Amino acid sequence: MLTISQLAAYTGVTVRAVRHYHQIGLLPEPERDSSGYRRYSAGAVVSLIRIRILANAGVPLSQIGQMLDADASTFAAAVEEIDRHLGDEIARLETSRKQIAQLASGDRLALAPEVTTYLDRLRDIGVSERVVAGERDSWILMSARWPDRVREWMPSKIAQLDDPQLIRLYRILSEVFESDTSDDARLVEAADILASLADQAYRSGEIDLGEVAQDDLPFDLLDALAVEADPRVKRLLGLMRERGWDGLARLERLAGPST
Amino acid sequence: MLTISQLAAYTGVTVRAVRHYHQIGLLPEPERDSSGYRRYSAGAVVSLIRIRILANAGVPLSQIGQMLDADASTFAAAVEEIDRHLGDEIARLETSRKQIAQLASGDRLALAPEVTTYLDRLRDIGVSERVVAGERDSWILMSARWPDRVREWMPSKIAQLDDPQLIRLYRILSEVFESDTSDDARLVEAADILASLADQAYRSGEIDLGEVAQDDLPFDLLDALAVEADPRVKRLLGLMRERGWDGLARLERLAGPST
DNA sequence: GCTTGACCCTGACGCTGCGTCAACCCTCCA
DNA sequence: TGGAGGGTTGACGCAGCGTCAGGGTCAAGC
Repeated sequence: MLTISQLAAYTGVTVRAVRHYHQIGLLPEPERDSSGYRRYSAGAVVSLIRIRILANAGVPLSQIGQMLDADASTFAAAVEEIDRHLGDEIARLETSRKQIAQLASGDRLALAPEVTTYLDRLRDIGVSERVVAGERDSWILMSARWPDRVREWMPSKIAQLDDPQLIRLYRILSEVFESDTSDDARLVEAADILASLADQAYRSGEIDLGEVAQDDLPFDLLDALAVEADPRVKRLLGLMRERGWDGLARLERLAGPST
Repeated sequence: MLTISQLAAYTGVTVRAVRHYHQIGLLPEPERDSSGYRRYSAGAVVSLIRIRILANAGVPLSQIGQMLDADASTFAAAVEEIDRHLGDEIARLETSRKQIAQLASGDRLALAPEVTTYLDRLRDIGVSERVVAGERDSWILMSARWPDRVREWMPSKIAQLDDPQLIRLYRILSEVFESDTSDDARLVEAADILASLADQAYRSGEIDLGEVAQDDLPFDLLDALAVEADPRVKRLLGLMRERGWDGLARLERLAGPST
């Protein structure tokens, strides 16, 4: 006959846990000896080990009792269910592992490798750290919204970086936002380039965001984020509106002379 | 500017969770609008996503704040720690998966048929019910501890029952423990046989318990269980110690003249 | 016989990370 | 004008125990 602490030690649980299982009726209360101590038979060890195996697999204690009472086929079905659940959980932890690994390497927070490649390319082109950081934050938001689509978009995004106009745009923006003065002329220049690029994209029908276009929130959010990072973005938005475009992260034609 | 439900929807958490993060100071309270509603900036989205990545990795909320405030190297160390933890957790789930698979197969951790065969053979030989019951309880514990190994061990266990010495031993033990008197001479005889058998096994190098030998607890428990079932076992243990052996369920050479 | 230390007992509260009321206040639209 | 669909602050509930508090018991040593 075992005492509660022997039982606990043998099965690798705490005494408190055993008492808890008694309380919720999962493990039957054993006989007491003359002084009121619980005395366990070897069978209790077996019961407890079975309980722990299921509990370790993530089965709620409230279900374990029913499972152990169930007939073989019901039990087998439940086990299959648990196994699936364990598989999912393992997969979840593995993706989580990748995510935090990215988190560790600074800006690679939750970003697909394609995106980090893109950010690295921006640096190569000479884009300032502040602007790159802004891009990073934007892509974090994009990744949160469309985790899959983002990877599809990147190749063309990267390809666009070969366009001298775009490179020039980014360099101007880097200069502007790196300085503390408000060099309005540069902003105007940037707005002109941006509008020109938008026109080209618009004409070539390059805007095929699909369902994405339905959801304004992320893009509004991106613009707001940019404004927060640097209020001069507000001026840029104004300049774009003068040129017939709304937004920044995603440019939309304003109703105007050229409907 | 976002409302709380927009923020929540965007980051895939519940509104309640966001408010909880405010309560514990993990996410700073944003400005309120004229009607007292919380209004979030885009930066909050990024913060919240980072919080969720860490939380999903199993980091307690109470630590996440410190982590995000920490400098790069401290953060990197913490991430490494988390990664180890995740790896452990994945390994744990994988073993758990194997365990429940075993639980489903076989007779669910009760006694394997090999063991019941063994117990029946004991009865055939003339072993008393009390001793058989003791053996049964022991094997329940063994099965709980090493569900697989037990089935491997049984064939040789059953084969050993052909040994006349062992049969004689079991019969003596049956007699002794069935009677209420303490027939010490019989116990001495039993000890002699047991020591002789142990010597043989020891010399033939039959003791290959492998990793099992590392784990004393089960064997101590088996001995304790036997002593509880009948205090005369204590005397038997003493006699064995005189003969240079420790234990009963598993005999071990004591340090002595014949080291 | 007395102390000491290691157990055992039964409450009962604490902890995490929210879910889920309740009871009330805004705002917008028909 | 009223109803739907937001928002607000409490406050309690849940699992699965950990951790006291405030007792009693048992074996060992002095």
